Amino acid sequence: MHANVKQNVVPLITPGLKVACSQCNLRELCLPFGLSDSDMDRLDNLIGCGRKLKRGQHLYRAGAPFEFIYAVKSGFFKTDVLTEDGRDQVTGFQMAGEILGMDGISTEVHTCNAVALEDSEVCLIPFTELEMLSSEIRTLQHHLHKVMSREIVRDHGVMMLLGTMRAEERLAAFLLNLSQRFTARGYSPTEFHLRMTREEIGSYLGLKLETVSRAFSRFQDDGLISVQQKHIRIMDILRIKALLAPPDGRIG
Amino acid sequence: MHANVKQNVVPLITPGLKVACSQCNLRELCLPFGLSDSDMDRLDNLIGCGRKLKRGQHLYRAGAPFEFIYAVKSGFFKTDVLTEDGRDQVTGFQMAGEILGMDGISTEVHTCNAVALEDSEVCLIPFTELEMLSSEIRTLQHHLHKVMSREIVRDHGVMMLLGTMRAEERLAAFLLNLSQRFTARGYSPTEFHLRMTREEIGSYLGLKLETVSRAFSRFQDDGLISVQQKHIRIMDILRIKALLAPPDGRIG
DNA sequence: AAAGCGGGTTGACACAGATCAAAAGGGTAC
DNA sequence: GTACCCTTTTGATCTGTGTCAACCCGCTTT
Repeated sequence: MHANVKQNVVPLITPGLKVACSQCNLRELCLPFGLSDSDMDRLDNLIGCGRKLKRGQHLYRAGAPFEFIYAVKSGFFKTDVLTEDGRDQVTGFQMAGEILGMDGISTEVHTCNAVALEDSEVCLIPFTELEMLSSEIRTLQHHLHKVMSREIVRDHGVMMLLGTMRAEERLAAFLLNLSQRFTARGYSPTEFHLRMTREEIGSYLGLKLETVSRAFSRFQDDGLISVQQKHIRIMDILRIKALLAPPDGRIG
Repeated sequence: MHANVKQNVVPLITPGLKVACSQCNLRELCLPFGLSDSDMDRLDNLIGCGRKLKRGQHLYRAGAPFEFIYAVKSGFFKTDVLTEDGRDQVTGFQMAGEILGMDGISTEVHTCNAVALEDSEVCLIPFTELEMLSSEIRTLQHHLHKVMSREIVRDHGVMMLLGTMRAEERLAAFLLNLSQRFTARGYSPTEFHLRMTREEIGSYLGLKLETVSRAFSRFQDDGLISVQQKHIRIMDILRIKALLAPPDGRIG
């Protein structure tokens, strides 16, 4: 399926946290298809050491100078923005294979915080060097643009959610999104652990934690899901999807 | 101030809508600083014809194949996303010097609509060729990344607005944002015409048009602004800014 | 100039979600 | 193993915004 899968490669994992993209089982998520072996080697040289984070640890903070973007190797993150006046908005949750830190490119300073929600590991990608390499490898350059554009499109989806949906619709969309992303990573589409608190879900969805909790309870009462604290089992995904279509067949 | 201002240049405006970046009075908004004359020439060759749009005309539609990004030369646009189930969310308003269309990079297909809210003109920037050129011109490449990153950061700001602010706070933030952008373009910070309807403002801010209208009226009653239909005059910008700081000095 | 219409304003009322409060559950640290 | 604290749940009440409706204003069209 992937033309660039190497067959007999000597494992390159160094004693530290050095990782090789060519050996990474997430490369299908992070990297463009069709990189030649030599291009892959150049990329391997670019990616510095990985970094491990304990739960609760910050990967970067708002205000910190921008140097790297990060690929999540394992674990789970949230990003949030907070303003001088005390507002706090979770802007996203990131899991394996997803890219963090692109907010820092525009001003050379990070504008949000990235926090590990469980013990996690990331690849450090020095951005200036990535730019240099991507100017030589067309597919890499285009892939970077796609990743950034995908983030913009994702943000539009969140705006749609925050701007037009009611509480239960938001939670339904959230669960479906998680389910889909877990599925893409080979996990169960119907059963998973939430890594974030009700408050963090609420912040992301523009709701208070009590509202999130009540919506979970209602979903459970209606037989859509089974909830036990952070453990979720989706019982009737079709009816959850149906929640997203408004009751009246609204005119286009 | 700008080292790359050319002195004795033959105007290159061709009979059609051909425009030259080097001659454009918006280049400080669109382009990186410090492009050499020769690089500027290459960029001029890249930018194809401009395109004029009448009020109400679509620049592109969701589902249309992605080929260009667009720089607004004059006029005013909105972008909106609409879903199968009839939801409609305005994701942004764009004015001169701002870039449209980056949503299409990730899938090669546009995911939102861009509509001119007044007679407008854009530059067509063929994206594949822009990528080729940017791989040769470092500052251009980095500038593109900055523009995309800025869009991501802007989107985070909208999420914050939609997720944490109340109606009058949203409208205050909206007015301040417009004021700032008009100022940056040499227009009055305190007096401007809204190009969009109350319904479009409402969609952007996650409010119903009646709520927007009421908030305008309340601002006027309180002496913050003067509103006459689409004409806005900001009377007390400090108190408008103060609206964004929540009443209680919340703990960080 | 008149007519028609989309856009805007305002009022009355309804309701979803916020707020306040209390108690229980589970995980973590010691 | 035990104690504590954070997280979650659930209830009661409040309120900001949505909804529905009527009317007005100012364009645009003819």
